[in-house]
Amino acid sequence: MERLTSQKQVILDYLKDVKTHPTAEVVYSAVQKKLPRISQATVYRVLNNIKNKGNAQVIPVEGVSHFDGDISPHAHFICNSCKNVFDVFNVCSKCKVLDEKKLKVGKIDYYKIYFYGKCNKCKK
Amino acid sequence: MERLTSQKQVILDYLKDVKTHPTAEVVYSAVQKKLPRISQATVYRVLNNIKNKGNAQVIPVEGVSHFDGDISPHAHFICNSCKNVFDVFNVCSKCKVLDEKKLKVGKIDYYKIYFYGKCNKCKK
DNA sequence: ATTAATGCAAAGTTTTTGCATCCTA
DNA sequence: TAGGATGCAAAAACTTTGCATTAAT
Repeated sequence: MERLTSQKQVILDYLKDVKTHPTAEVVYSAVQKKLPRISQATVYRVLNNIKNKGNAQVIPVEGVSHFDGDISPHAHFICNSCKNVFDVFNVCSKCKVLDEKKLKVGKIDYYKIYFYGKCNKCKK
Repeated sequence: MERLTSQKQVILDYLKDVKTHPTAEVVYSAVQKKLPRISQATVYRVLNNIKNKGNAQVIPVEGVSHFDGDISPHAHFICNSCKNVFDVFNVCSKCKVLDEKKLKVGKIDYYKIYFYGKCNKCKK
């Protein structure tokens, strides 16, 4: 049976609180403040564990995985300048096309929408 | 000024013809039949070159880049079993929400829609 | 006391890069 | 014939894995 460790607890707490969409590297740095002896391997393992249980989603940005502890239906905006990821709510619900569960090629379980552009900070 | 080489020509031809969404590795294997001395580095460089000029798009699937020489507006279906990528047309045009050019977080240049599930072949 | 989970280091994957050479324009 | 592109190998970047040890139940 799966065990609850301090590492899991701290990473999960961090993921649920943070408003950004940190990479494993960023999670590692952040969590290290509370658990100085944690290893990167554990961060990767725990992150994968959380994701596989469906408690987090991954946003791939140029080959790097960004994690989002919010699994409610929402889209993401990725800034092509700073590469930061932002949440975009109220898009999925407005688009009925996305409710189609079947396509010619197969059965849809879920979908993801990514917007790309320049964020407000980078526009200045 | 950019030069047109046989490597670029062959890779571009392959990308435009192929109906799948090959990885760099797959492109390399395919193109090798016509250019036995081509290197993986060249394949990566040419693929990035094509992408950067806007003549191809990348579909990231579990950390691996899949390339699509078709840049017309369409979505993709990714099979969680075989990891193959399929084209999905007639989705983007039906959803006006996606036509919004501005969000609170920034200005949208383009967007991508990915459907995930099981393809027909894997369902059997 | 079991055995799941961790830390560490090594290895795996995918992609990029430095540099001598080649070949397009 | 100048310099952009290639091939090769090495390196970089990210992630996973083997194994001895630690610690949750």
